[in-house]
Amino acid sequence: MEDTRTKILDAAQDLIQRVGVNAMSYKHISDTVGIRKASIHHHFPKKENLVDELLKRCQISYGAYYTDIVNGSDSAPEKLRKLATVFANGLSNQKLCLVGSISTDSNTLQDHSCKILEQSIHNTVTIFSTVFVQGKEEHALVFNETAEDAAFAFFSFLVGTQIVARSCGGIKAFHKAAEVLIVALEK
Amino acid sequence: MEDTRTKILDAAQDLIQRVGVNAMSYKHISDTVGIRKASIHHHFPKKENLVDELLKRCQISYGAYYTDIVNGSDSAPEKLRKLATVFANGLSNQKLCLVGSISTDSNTLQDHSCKILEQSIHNTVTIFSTVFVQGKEEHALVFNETAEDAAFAFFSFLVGTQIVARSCGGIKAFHKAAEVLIVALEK
DNA sequence: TCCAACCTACCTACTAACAGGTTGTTTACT
DNA sequence: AGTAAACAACCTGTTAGTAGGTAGGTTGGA
Repeated sequence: MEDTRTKILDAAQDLIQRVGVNAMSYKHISDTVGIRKASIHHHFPKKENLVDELLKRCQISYGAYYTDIVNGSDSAPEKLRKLATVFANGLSNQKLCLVGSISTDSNTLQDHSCKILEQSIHNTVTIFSTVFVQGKEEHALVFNETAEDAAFAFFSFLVGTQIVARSCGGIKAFHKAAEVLIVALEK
Repeated sequence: MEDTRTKILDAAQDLIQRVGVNAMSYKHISDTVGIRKASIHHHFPKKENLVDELLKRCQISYGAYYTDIVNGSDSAPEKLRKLATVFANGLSNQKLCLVGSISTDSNTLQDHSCKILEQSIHNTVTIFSTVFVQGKEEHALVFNETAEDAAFAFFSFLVGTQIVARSCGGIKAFHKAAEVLIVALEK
């Protein structure tokens, strides 16, 4: 059986991805996990500790996931499609990328959480950028700014499209939009 | 002197753009506008009424703003740059697009609010799409999906980049990312 | 002309629910 | 015995929303 701490993190992550940081509460987690609110405070004294830990955990888990895709043997455009699919899968469960979800509420976050968030975004962009380096080398992707800039644009696009498509158009709209961008980069 | 109702809407809009729907409260509006909380309930009985009205108001005001840009005499890529600048200006005040901000919290919204939100997105995309029609005709923009799909992708990109850039990279990162996308569409 | 009826806009004062967080205790394993 | 993990019970502040009242303006009828 999974340990309580992990169950709390899982419940919190699911809630944040669905309804955002500010609509997620210790009461909700307590209901989901089946322990008392005070017990959550035992593991995470303050909500900000929970958010911080969650961001760090995601940086590791998603970092590894993205790295797997990026280090594969596919062509650069194919890798971009695989990365987009990760976001599409979240969307099919009404869930946003954790970083994207927390980012939207960044103005209500503590400074230290913002720092971790910034780091998470930076790391993700760094991982993504190797695809653009490969794409440039193989002449499969065309862009005039740096690979990092292109990766930043691509990540931002995925975050935004997930948000907009959840409200309007759904997964079908998401995939069409992703195709527009990837094909544009290919030409 | 501006009427109270408008002042309430202005304050609510500013708050939502900065901190999101769920972190915006009648108390905050009351402090900003300088009237009692109960008086806000006189104008907007429930928070959902306020959100609905705000979405409708923005649909009109931003709709007109976007239409102005879109109906101008610029080239299609130049129009995309102008649209991006609208989002960059918001970002420089730490403010997100209202539709983007509310979209992120869409899972905590009432059904009727979601409907209006969906309509707002659809309207915006429709306005944006005329630029892509023009771009295709003039061979200044290249994309293989429909103009609506391309416009959806472009709008989603702006929403996402605003969110991500607010947490990481700021206005400079926003502009670089916009250049990546627009140049990719031009080729 | 007078006055009653009504309206808008605001107020004070309140409620019930919920938020994050604390204190002090019990349970159970090592 | 010591410690981690859970608990009940509570505190304080904030939330959306309600009840009831007041001040001032407008309307319409005798």
